Amino acid sequence: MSRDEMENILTSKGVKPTANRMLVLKELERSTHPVSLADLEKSLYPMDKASIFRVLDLFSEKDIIHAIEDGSRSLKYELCLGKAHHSLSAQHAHFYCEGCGSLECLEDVDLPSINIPEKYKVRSVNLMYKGICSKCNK
Amino acid sequence: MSRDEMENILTSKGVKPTANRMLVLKELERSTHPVSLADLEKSLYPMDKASIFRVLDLFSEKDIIHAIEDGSRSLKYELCLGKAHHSLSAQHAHFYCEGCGSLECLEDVDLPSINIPEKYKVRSVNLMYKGICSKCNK
DNA sequence: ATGTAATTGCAACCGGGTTGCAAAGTATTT
DNA sequence: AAATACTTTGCAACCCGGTTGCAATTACAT
Repeated sequence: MSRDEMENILTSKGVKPTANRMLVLKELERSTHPVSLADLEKSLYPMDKASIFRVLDLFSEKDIIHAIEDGSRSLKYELCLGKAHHSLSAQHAHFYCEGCGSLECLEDVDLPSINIPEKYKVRSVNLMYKGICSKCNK
Repeated sequence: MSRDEMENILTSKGVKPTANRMLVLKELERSTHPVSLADLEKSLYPMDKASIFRVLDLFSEKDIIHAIEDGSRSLKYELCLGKAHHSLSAQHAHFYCEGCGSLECLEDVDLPSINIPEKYKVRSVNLMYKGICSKCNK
């Protein structure tokens, strides 16, 4: 993704493209798997943890990323680009490996259709499979 | 549930029914919703947090309870009695209210059939809906 | 009874996440 | 360009749920 594209994404979401925000966005775009705050701290060193945290917070609020709880006791963040990620029905499932702690996206698993009682307003769905991944299962 | 029934559950799972364990089990059985460690600390006062923690840890390991991550930054625990809870296909979904922090079980939502790549060993599934519950949505 | 193992409570620790605040940077007005 | 107001950043400190080390107690076996 070009610098211009990144700036466009941010401004179109109402986020001023500061240096830090661009760096975080770039790193999220580079990663093939959802990443944790700690991951970003390493890859974006020497950017401060609090600064990264606030960028992630802002991005979440503006629907640029979404957070995933995989049970590892640290949130993972994932870019949600494209319309697919914005509609609830199209969110994808994740697989968390209890062996190596990796978190993968499962593109093939569809989320079940929702039949929630009246008056419940669903804002997000999270389908998490946990177990042992193919690498660890050898 | 009678005292004898509780003892049977524990011993049948290979857990010695100590006083603390019986108390935790009773409290879990009493609760209609999944409860957190902090919840149990209150309801089981003056039992120590670490003791409760270790009981929960043991119960999890022995498949007497299972933990749910609802995004509230504190795990919730739920008794899994009956075979239904033990087979992956029959685990139920949960709804977490971002308004009041309550966590409810959704009995009606079936978990999607699993078509995970070969060699992946699935040990648990967690389907979490988040949003606003009927009470808060008024 | 005596020795061994399991359980418990206390206190301290850990680590991810979060906040207060002052410094640095950016934009706006004169 | 200088002065002012607003935003963003880094540092340090804090919070809190969870976790562990250890000594005291309790249960079990010899």
